[in-house]
Amino acid sequence: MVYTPPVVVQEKQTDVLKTKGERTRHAILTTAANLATEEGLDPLSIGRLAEATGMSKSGLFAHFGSKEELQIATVEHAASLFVEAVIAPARSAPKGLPRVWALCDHKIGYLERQVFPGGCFFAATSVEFSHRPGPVRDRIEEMLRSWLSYLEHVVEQAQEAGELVDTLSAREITFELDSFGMAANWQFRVFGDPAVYDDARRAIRERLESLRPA
Amino acid sequence: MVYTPPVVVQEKQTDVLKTKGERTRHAILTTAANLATEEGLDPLSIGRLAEATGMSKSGLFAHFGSKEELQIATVEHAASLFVEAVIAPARSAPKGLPRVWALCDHKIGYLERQVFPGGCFFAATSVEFSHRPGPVRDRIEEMLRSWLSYLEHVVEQAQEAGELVDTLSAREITFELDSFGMAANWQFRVFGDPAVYDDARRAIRERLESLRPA
DNA sequence: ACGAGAATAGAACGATCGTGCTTTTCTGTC
DNA sequence: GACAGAAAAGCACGATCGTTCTATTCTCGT
Repeated sequence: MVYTPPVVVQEKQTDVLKTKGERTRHAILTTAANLATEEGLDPLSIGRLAEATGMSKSGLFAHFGSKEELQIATVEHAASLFVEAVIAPARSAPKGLPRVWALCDHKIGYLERQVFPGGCFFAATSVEFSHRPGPVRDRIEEMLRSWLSYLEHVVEQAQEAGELVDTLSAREITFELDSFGMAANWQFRVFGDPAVYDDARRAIRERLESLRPA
Repeated sequence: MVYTPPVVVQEKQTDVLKTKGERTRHAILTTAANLATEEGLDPLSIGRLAEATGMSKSGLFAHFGSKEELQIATVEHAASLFVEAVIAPARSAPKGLPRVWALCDHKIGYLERQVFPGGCFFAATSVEFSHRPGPVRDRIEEMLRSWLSYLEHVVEQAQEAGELVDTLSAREITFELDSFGMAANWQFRVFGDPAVYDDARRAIRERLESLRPA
């Protein structure tokens, strides 16, 4: 997989949301992203979202023009939250193995402290939209591809630094590492036991340990 | 996790579906389970399902009495297909490590040959229903718990036979093994590359190898 | 082959969906 | 503080949802 640097759709910071319109839009998208992880992005109706934000259907609708535009905006809003919670903090870790661990650890942390109440936004919505072609699916898929290719890129750097063996491809290592986060997200969602986050962290740590050259 | 033997809701075989009603019902449920993995179990409307089966809305509806009953029946139908595809064949493998591998391998095979067109029925629907209490969610959750606890039980047997180390709990090993299948299912769904099934098989095989006592 | 009962279809219901149009209320600038 | 434009609300639309009731067609044991 070719590495392309994650495209951060930079959301305006809360304090630079000048106009009332921008502020309400921001609030709507936050509510939408939260509800989407629990109830689904598509079943989330305009009426339901209006009720949750205390607005009228048409008042809310006017901010987006169509449901699809709302969904796209929600995905991009969620993407910026993901980058802020996982990618950005890991960037400050030293290149190589520490950054690999930082990425994985922050990903688990992002799940654990429920940045979204229903777990990972993209795990939830990607399943929903995987069989529904269109711009919404494309943005979700692009974000996930970006995440995985960045993780793979960082793994590759660790291999080049001699901190991870290269008997396995970066792709294979990435698959394994991400699996544990995915599974933890899913199991917590279904069974509600936070112990899976410890399982995931331990599995990742041990796997990285076993992949270090002798 | 306490082991309880998987409750196989034994569906009647195709050839013992005597009456026309039973045959139609069976066909409806097969279509419903297939569509549910692609489009979702809840967004799958009666009208859509009627169209897909070539029946009238009311004619189809009469078989179930409510949408929830239809969903429950669909889940149970899918459960019997899962048991038939994964659990049953693994039972003929020798107890211990071979059976652990057989279970995991058949699970991947079940995904690979698309017993359901949208991948694992329970992975798909559990995400959808995890935040929606009711009998549908309960059946899905019970089936998943049954699967995981059976896998854990088999892992435990392998440990007792000295074929797997017991420095890790059966629960932790089960978490790792199942993660790879989960992740492969999800990645194939999103990216469509069947290579992930090889990734999953390799990861499982290597992990089992590394867990064998010296 | 006929008749009873199962199986399916037809038509209609209230509710909710996304969306457009019109009107009212609010914001920020001078 | 008035005024222009943005923001929000009100209302109505056609479509589709799950569901009910009634009518028709089919199945199968006699």
